[in-house]
Amino acid sequence: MGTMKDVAALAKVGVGTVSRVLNNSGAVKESTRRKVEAAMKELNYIPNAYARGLKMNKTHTIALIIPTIWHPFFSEFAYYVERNLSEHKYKMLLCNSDVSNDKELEYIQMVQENKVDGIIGITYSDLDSFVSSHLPFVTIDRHFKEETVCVTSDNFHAGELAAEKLVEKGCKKLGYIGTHSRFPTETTKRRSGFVEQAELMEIPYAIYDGEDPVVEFKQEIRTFFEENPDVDGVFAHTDFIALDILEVLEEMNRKVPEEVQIIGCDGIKMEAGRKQFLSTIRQPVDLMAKAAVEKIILVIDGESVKTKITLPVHYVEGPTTKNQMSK
Amino acid sequence: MGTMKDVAALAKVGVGTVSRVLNNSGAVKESTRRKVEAAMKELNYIPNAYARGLKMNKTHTIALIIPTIWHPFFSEFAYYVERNLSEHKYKMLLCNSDVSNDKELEYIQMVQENKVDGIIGITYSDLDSFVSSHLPFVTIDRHFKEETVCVTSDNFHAGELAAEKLVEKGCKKLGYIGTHSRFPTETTKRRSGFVEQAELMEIPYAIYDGEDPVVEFKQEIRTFFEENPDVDGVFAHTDFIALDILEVLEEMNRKVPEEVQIIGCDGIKMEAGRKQFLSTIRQPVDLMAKAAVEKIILVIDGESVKTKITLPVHYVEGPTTKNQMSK
DNA sequence: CTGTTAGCGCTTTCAT
DNA sequence: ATGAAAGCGCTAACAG
Repeated sequence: MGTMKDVAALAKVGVGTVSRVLNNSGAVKESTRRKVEAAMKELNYIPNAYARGLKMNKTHTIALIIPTIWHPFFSEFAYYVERNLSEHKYKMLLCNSDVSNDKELEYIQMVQENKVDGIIGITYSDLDSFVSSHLPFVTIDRHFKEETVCVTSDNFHAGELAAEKLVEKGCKKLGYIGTHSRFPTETTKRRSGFVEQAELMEIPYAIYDGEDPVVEFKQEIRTFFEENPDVDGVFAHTDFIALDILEVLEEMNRKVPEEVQIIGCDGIKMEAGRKQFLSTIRQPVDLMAKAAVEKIILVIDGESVKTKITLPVHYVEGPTTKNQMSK
Repeated sequence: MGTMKDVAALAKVGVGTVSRVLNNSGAVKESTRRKVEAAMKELNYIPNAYARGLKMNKTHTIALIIPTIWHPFFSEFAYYVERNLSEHKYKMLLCNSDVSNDKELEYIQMVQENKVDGIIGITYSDLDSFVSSHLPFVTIDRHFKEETVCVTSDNFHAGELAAEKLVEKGCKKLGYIGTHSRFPTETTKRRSGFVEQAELMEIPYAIYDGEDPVVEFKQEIRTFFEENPDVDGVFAHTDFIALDILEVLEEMNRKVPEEVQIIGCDGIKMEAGRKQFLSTIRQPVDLMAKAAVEKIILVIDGESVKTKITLPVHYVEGPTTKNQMSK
């Protein structure tokens, strides 16, 4: 595994020429090109990305910062991000922040040392100051003061859709159960969309919305149902919360979907082919990943980008709502 | 964000000195160290990992090659690998091979260009030739001809344990349902352990073991149960297969665990805190990740390493077996 | 069309 | 204890 100099020597040309054939830049006579290619093959030449990165100040690597890859939503997202990056010949450095501010900052630092070309981040801490640096940055579901580009799904409509479906399926009193971060997030609109739609339809509703981190969350859910025994349709802020609700309801001996119907939000699946195990409002994870990758590359290439991209959500029928509530 | 030269200029020292304080190498007078550190702070200096990597021929990055991150087993594994690497100041490049030979090779190539220090791989294709290269390589569950180090769990015992538990819980006829790769894998021992234990206990058993990729797998499972209607305890080669079995059995209107008990294998969980949704034999994913990271770093540092590490598995009780079959 | 050369930012002798 | 200088492998500007 030699260097460019070895190839040049073997092909009896200068290193500049080798570089030219390697990058298809400048004009090279067909015969020399062939000589060089032969030499490369013979030496099993592999260009050194670090040397190139140093020279070009460009690494063709982006960092993905997420709370934890051990979560089906993030792992699906990471899957599609990697796949899209790979199509653009980019590599992906994976960073788990564990929802710790310190770790997020540490990673941003690390990532600058490593000279990634940009960052795609689902972060929940207060990074505003750091994002101000000129590193290309694309966030998911999260606004910063700066004009960073943000990819999100139509969270408001997710809420509307959930309320609408629940009522369509015969619910008489709705509930919203969720938690939110201290920091401004797109996902808080799930609640407002839900509330707005409920009011539009003049359906009564109850709300539980705790601030993360909530301790004894299951107990909170139980209290919610004890205080609102007539709620027969609930929209959970995430699918995992829906799962928690399911567990509580089972403990309380209340049947789903017969007595209470539940719609989650996110649309997590455990692996590519497997079906949903909840009725849910699904975010278009693949499209979000694609958008995030395309945008980050545009930003890296210095093009200006619309600062907010909102993708559509869809209702997916699963086993936690009543099937076909037809006439 | 200046360079080392800027720091040197500001501190009125040579770049060599800056390098020395940065790396704590060589002796530096306390007063100069302070001057340099002040200059670094003032310029907000961040060392360039690419320049260092080029010089040192060491990048502090490893690549993780897995079939797909969108799978709870791999995402848990990746989570722990990243975490352990991070503790050792290493970064992780994530590569999804999509179980495609071409993509695996492409990644190995890409990863060589990028000069990672080593690879941790869960691969299923025929990479033997490439692994022969001198890149430090640690495999999971997979043998190569070469003396690459392999981290695995006690798959044979997993099979034994499953048979034992099933019988302990009252099963009279056992079944094994699984698939296997064309290539030699540690996981085939799950079947042999199961069979050996069944014979030891003199319990009858039936086997379905298809070669990947199996088309119409659900249909195969259904056929298995039609041909073996008396099987009342089955060991699934993976948790996902157990899930498929569950679906088929539901379609066939056979109750789990009342009529048929199922034990899966792997111990997947959707996220860190969440409980198992199957009775299963769990692999110690965290320990496997830790071992893989420790071993790859040893190999990178040129130390010799035991070529095979086998970690213990455990039975975890879930809802697909009968609870407490006590006297 | 192609060879030569000057760095990219860093580490590491080698003097001093 | 520290400055000067060489060079890691590559690209791009400059001659020819």
